[in-house]
Amino acid sequence: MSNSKIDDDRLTEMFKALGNTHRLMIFKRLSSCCQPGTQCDLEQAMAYSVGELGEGLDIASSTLSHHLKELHRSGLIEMERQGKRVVCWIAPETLNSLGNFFNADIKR
Amino acid sequence: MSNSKIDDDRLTEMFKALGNTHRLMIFKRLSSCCQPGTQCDLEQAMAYSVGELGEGLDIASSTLSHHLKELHRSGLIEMERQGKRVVCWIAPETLNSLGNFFNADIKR
DNA sequence: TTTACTATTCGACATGTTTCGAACTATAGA
DNA sequence: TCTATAGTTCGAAACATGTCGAATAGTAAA
Repeated sequence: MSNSKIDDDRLTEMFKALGNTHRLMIFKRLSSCCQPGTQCDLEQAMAYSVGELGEGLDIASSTLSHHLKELHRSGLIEMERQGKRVVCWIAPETLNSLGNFFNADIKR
Repeated sequence: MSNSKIDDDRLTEMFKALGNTHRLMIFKRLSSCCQPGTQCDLEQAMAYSVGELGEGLDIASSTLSHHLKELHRSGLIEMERQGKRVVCWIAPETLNSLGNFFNADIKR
């Protein structure tokens, strides 16, 4: 019904990705632009570089890289090189899809 | 702000709990009563016994028990002995809290 | 081309997770 | 009290994850 339904395997991977303190912090930081009730432009406004996302996390850059790869593999974030940096942003449909899971998709 | 805000550690544990195929199946089964837009009586209507939750999952009962313990530890489900059986149900605030996370709580 | 900056890959290690079967506990009923 | 049913706990094995430092790769600027 919902056009943002995700299959169970994908969903499991997303939850697994969010089920780690460091990755959850990263995800929250990337989502922090969106004001309740507004439709923010995720793709443009909230691109953080890998380095920025690591600030305050106190982990090695190789570990950070690993976590970002996991978030990307699960479909939660997008990544793109821009010059010297690699920038990351929330995969646009993600917030809605996951919100729907707890509000509607899960129900029959 | 929200009265159903969950702290990050709790949230991480919940996502970790849902980041496993078997536990996600169990969680979905327990949530399956709720029709979109309605307020179902989770505490009463949707108590499944441990045995019922294991049907079709093809895992040992000890493994099932372990998964239910994880779901309970994370705060996603409640459990109670009723005679010979132990029944499980979704922790009432859970669906809303998690739905809010993706819709509002995450934003600043 | 050399250097500096930014990020990823690799290999290794320690720690966690998933799973099972066997042994155990709790309850209800014959 | 004995038996059957329903779950849990325990210990062990196999596998997965998180972490680091060292080595590597891509880009920009001197």
